[in-house]
Amino acid sequence: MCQTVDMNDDARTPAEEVGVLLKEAQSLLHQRMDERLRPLGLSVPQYACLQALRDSPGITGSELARRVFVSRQSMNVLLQGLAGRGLVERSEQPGPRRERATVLTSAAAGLLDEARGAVAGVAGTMTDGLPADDVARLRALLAACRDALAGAPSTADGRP
Amino acid sequence: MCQTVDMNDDARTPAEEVGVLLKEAQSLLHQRMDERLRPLGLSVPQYACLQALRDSPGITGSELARRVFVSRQSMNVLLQGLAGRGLVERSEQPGPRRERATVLTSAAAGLLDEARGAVAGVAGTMTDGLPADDVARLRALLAACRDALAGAPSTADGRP
DNA sequence: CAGCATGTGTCAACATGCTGACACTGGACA
DNA sequence: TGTCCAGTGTCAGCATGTTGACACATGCTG
Repeated sequence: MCQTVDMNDDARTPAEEVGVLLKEAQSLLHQRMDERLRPLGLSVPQYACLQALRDSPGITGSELARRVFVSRQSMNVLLQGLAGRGLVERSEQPGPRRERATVLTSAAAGLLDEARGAVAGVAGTMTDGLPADDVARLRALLAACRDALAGAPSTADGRP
Repeated sequence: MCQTVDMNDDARTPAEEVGVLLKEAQSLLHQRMDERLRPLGLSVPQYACLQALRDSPGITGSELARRVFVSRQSMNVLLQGLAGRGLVERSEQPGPRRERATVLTSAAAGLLDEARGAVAGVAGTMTDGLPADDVARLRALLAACRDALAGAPSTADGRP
């Protein structure tokens, strides 16, 4: 893990450049998503939360927080907001480990479909200039970077 | 340029998957950088600010804010903190357009070199598992995504 | 059985970033 | 020349996220 990088000149290492590009691309993507989602009354974390709940209904708040990359407390207030708008429903009687299972309501399904369309459009503008095999390659490379940073081998979760 | 996205099933489009991977990788990279930078007394935005000042000395605070992807106000308080620690110096007499040129101090140079080494190490762990040409390809693909998101005004919803 | 580690939900205090607003400067344009 | 507009720095208020702490439930271990 110890790479003695040469810091004596102005040049950035290719790895650093990838890091900068990563931040720039993600920041712009987040910004574009926010522009599209806000008219629907959703923030990007809220959309990510709904999307995660759609993929895994009945999930606990803590697991949700991990997937959306926020703390349990932030996810809690986020869920309170969504519950107040009738988009999610939290089981009142806690489960085996004091867990409160959370599910989407039917009202959320329609809104989420609309939001998914908007997000897919934004993501499309990002990759439309690239041939399909380049997109696939980019996906594989990003997955490799993520796994390397997570430290977990995780066998690159094959999801074709 | 054809993204008539099919939202009727659970599948995500390849573009969406790239977006999710982008967020996951960037979030993990930010986390790892923070772990390395905090012992040096720097946050990630502070490091990015110093790095930008190293690349372009005498830059204005607003331009700095744009490069670091924060607002002018946030950059202002960030610069106040750095100035209080003697890492940057802001010209007291404003320039042509009330601008206050900001430069690094000699004390910052040493700290920044150390921080750059740490960041380069983190970035290295991200790309060490990839061959050099894959890193170059990843860089080119990310740059293409960034440019597409930065240049595209907003015509992604459907085909107008 | 008692004790303890783990996982979860929640509350309070704190930090950070952003939006809105204002003052000031310099250049463009009628 | 006078006026408007873009760019910058700054202040106040608000929204959001995080850390730290506590209570509760479950399962493992002595």
